[in-house]
Amino acid sequence: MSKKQLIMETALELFAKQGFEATSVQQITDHCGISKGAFYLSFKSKDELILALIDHFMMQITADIDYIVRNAKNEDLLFQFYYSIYQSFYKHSDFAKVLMKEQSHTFNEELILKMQHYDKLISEAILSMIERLYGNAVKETKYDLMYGIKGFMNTYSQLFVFYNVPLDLKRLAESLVEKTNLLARHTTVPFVTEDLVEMIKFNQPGDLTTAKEQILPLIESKMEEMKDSIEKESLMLLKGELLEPMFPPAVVKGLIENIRRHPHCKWVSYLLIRYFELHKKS
Amino acid sequence: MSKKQLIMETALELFAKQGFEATSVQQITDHCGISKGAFYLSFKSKDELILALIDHFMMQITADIDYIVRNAKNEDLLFQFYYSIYQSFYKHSDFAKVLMKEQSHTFNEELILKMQHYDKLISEAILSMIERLYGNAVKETKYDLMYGIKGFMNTYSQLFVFYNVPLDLKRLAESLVEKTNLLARHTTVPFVTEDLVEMIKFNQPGDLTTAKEQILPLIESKMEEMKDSIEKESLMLLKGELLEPMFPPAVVKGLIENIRRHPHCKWVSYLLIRYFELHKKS
DNA sequence: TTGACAAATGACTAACTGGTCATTAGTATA
DNA sequence: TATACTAATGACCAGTTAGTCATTTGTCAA
Repeated sequence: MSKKQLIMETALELFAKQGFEATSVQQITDHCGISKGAFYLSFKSKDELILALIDHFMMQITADIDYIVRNAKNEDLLFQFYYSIYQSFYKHSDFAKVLMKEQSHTFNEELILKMQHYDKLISEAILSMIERLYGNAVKETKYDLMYGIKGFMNTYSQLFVFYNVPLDLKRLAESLVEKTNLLARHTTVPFVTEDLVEMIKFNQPGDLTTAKEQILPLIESKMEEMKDSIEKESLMLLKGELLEPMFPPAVVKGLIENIRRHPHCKWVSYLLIRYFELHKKS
Repeated sequence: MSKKQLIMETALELFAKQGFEATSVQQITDHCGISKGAFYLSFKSKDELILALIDHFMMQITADIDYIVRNAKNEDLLFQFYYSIYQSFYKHSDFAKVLMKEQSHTFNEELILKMQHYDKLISEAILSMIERLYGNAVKETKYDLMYGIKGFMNTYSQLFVFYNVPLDLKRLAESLVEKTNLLARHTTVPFVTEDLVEMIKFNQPGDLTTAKEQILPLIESKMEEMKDSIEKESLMLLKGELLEPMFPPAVVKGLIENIRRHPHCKWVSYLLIRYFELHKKS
């Protein structure tokens, strides 16, 4: 394990227990068994560390959600959605704790922008899921429904982030599927309407465009990290496809599928999916 | 305005903007135009200040909820409930911000206990509301419903705590009434069951008993704060009633009603209601 | 074995924190 | 005016912090 990873894992544990501000760099390095100076060889500052942590996990979670929404069949999409989310939270419960503790803390402008960015991506995924599932029937209530779903995600995750009881995640997902369907099919008094969303959008900065120039360096850095494997070869082929399209969509999809499960490639595959969708031969 | 109040108001603003830990005592006193020493004449420590703030607001909010749950007519109980809550949040939006920012921060054991205490009181109020409204029909799902309601409270308050858009609180309340009714009447797959609640209860310490000895000194201190008025006289009579019961319930209820709206008396009236209900002549 | 380079160290700095207390300013009474 | 009292001040203390950098340690190839 690289020093950077060691620091990130150790820091995450401490942040989850004590919070970001209450954890000193000294404490982190002590737990790692390295010196304070060594920390600053891996990270420029303490802030850079928390930003790296947020990216590391949010990329995975966002990519997971997006993949489910794009690929699950309609009849169990909602279940898969809730189930995979709570699995993520369960797997990365330390990270979830940090997120809840530091929720929107003002200590760093950049961090807030980052979180808003991921929040927006997730909202988009949820919205597209809603539209696919209920179509025109929720035209007036879809934003409300999105808020409801995010509310369920939030509320119920607090349950098992703070209390260490074993939970039946399948049952949880089933329960939320039912609730969501109820709200979707019978709501007649929406509150979060289109224009309210419009007003809120002021606070949102423009999104990152998914550009070739952004993805290429990312692929290259990932390839350096990885040892030779199917994944690495797939990455190389995808890089070629990015520079000069030649494969049919099915091949591209297969290549992406090859790398999708690799924890370090979730984000790359997410970006690639979006990119190739945007640049379909038409 | 007393120095204590000045400090509390100024500090609340700063805490809402920057968070508790990120705001120094020096900053607070600078904004107040007083010296650092003067701060410590009003508060023993910075911690005592945040505890005082939490008490000040949570007492009002808790008492409001409890009053609504006890007194609104069934047909618009749910609406009144949501409406008054969001009015509270709207009125005290700086406080709501602080709460969200510091949510479960580990910096103070006492503070966590305090918050758990208020949370428990609010949960009890919500649960009793649910039972009254839906009765046996929600026997299996009432805890789930409680979580749903708390989830709505949480999610939608984030909406207007973080974005400064004018909101139609009546509409919001109406919308949530509908959602709550939907969940209450059609849920068949509960997740938060009785035994799960039982397991969670480990983390909760025993509650404060509502004893005469607790209420009396509180009444006395409130009476000192107030100038002569109907409210003060009512307080005095209630104090007498506490020591030696003599009035019929209707009179007691009237006296409490007299003081209920006074911001400083919300908590006292809440305690008195509970006390007299527990010690009914029977 | 030597020399050259990179990796790691931890004493140190400058800034800031919550909290204290000898001193001073202000005020009411005699 | 003189006295006695409280209210208020801000320099100061001890402690902690993020971040730096001269120095040491480790690891290669020659």
